[in-house]
Amino acid sequence: MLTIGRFADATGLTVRALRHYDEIGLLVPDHVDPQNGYRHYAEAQVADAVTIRRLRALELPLDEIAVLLHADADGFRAGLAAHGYRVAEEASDKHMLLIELAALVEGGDSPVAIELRDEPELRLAAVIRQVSQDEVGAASERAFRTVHEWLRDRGAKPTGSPTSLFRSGDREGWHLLEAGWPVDPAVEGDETVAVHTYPAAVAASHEYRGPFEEMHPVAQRFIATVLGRGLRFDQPIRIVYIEEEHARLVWPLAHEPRPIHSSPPS
Amino acid sequence: MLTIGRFADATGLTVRALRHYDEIGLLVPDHVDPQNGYRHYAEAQVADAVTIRRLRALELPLDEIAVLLHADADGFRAGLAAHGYRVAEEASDKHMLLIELAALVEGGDSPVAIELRDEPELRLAAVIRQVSQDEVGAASERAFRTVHEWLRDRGAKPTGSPTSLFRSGDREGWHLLEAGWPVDPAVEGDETVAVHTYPAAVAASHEYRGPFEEMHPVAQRFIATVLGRGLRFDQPIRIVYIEEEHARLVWPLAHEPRPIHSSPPS
DNA sequence: TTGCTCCTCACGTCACGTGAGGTGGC
DNA sequence: TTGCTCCTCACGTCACGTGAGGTGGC
Repeated sequence: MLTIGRFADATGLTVRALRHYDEIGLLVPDHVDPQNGYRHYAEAQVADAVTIRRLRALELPLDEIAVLLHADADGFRAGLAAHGYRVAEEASDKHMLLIELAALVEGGDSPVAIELRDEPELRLAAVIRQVSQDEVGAASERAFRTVHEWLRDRGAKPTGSPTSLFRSGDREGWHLLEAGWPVDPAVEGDETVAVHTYPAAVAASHEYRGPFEEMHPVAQRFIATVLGRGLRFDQPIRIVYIEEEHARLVWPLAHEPRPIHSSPPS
Repeated sequence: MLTIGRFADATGLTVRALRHYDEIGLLVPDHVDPQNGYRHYAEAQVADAVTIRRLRALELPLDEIAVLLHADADGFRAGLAAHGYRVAEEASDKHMLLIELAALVEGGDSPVAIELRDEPELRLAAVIRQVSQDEVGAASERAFRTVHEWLRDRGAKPTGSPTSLFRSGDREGWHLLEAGWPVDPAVEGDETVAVHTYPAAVAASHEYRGPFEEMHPVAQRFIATVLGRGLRFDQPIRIVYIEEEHARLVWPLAHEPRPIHSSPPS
């Protein structure tokens, strides 16, 4: 017999979620103490609880999970397949939405020229800061200096141009900025400077030439153009500062899922 | 000055939505009658209302719309770009979710063999029924007979094998079934039999050989395999009954968005 | 005795949809 | 006079998260 807290630990569900599942009858504790209302779960209930957690991670609604929990293998598969169909429609809707959005962001301007290129693995020694949009420029420069000194102090040298990574998308206009220099594998990070490795990937990229202060709208159109092409990314977007008035916008793309045979297997 | 009903008609928003926007201060009527509380909107407010509707269609949250409504062109573009980034992440998440789902549905079985082929335009004379899963077989056969007789009555002939289309995905296991025969352009539909045209497209397809009663799990794995490959569809899935114990599963795919240049434009 | 765990309400989330019940204007 | 339009509550949606306020067990 497990108390709700131990059961939560064992299953990966939260205590509040377990109470909720009890309320709606999805997963009722094996025994409830009539004196104090304490819930007690049997060890055999762990399996169901884990199934619930897995199916929730796949965004199945609780009422459907309730059905699948008592279904046979065929029913289970059918439920998942139907859900997959719905998720695929949602994904497709989002996709079309993106294309519309991109067209709006591009506005009357011509789309930014995009090139696909193989980007090698990037090992970046960088500081990470949360900054608002108008602090990006200054924060990047500070970061480049900080990391450069940090590298000099330990006798290491950058192996490439200064680079900043952006993780954007929150509502209040804040960005997670990770800015620094590429280094070779010998360099290791500490509390001040983090060293992260980003795997090689095909990347959408754009060569920007002009004053860096005027790069922001171009970066936005770059983003819109990539998204509008239906490309999917799985790493943050990068700006590589190559020289005065010359930077490269780089956005590593997600690997396509297993390719399909366009002729039937023999 | 427009009453709320007329304003709703003019803008494409619902009356309830307009009251909601008033409550939260997003779009306050130009004048409210102190006697009876009637809302009166100025014609000049139509533009803002339409902007709100458009941005809602792009799934922007209302608080962000409130900001963009008073933003300059740059701010507007920035807001859309940030939203696009979020939507892209959601789309990407859905996509990965699909791949996991597909793997689960496929289970231990090997994935169904899929071939990509060009499907010509399909003009189908069919009856449309809402059926539950276990009625699909019987309902299809009835539909094929009905449409066949209907064609004979007007001296027309099928131009191909009987075909059924499925629009699935609702929660209670109901399917919209559209079953009948391909016909040439001369045939027109009436109240009994609808004639719809589906455009030519590249389609994922699978040749099924075996008793039709045992096709259902294969169809599910076909769906899972297609979705798991990251393919996107925009037409319902088809079953073409070619002969005894031989059918073709066909799923026309969405056109990919504008292709990208993999070398830089000169 | 002190933390720690557990309990039950009850509100908030997001953008409205959907009645219920009632009133004013053509 | 009869519809039609408008009004204000108020609940429901989905799956919990997050306090508030209080109690039992080691």
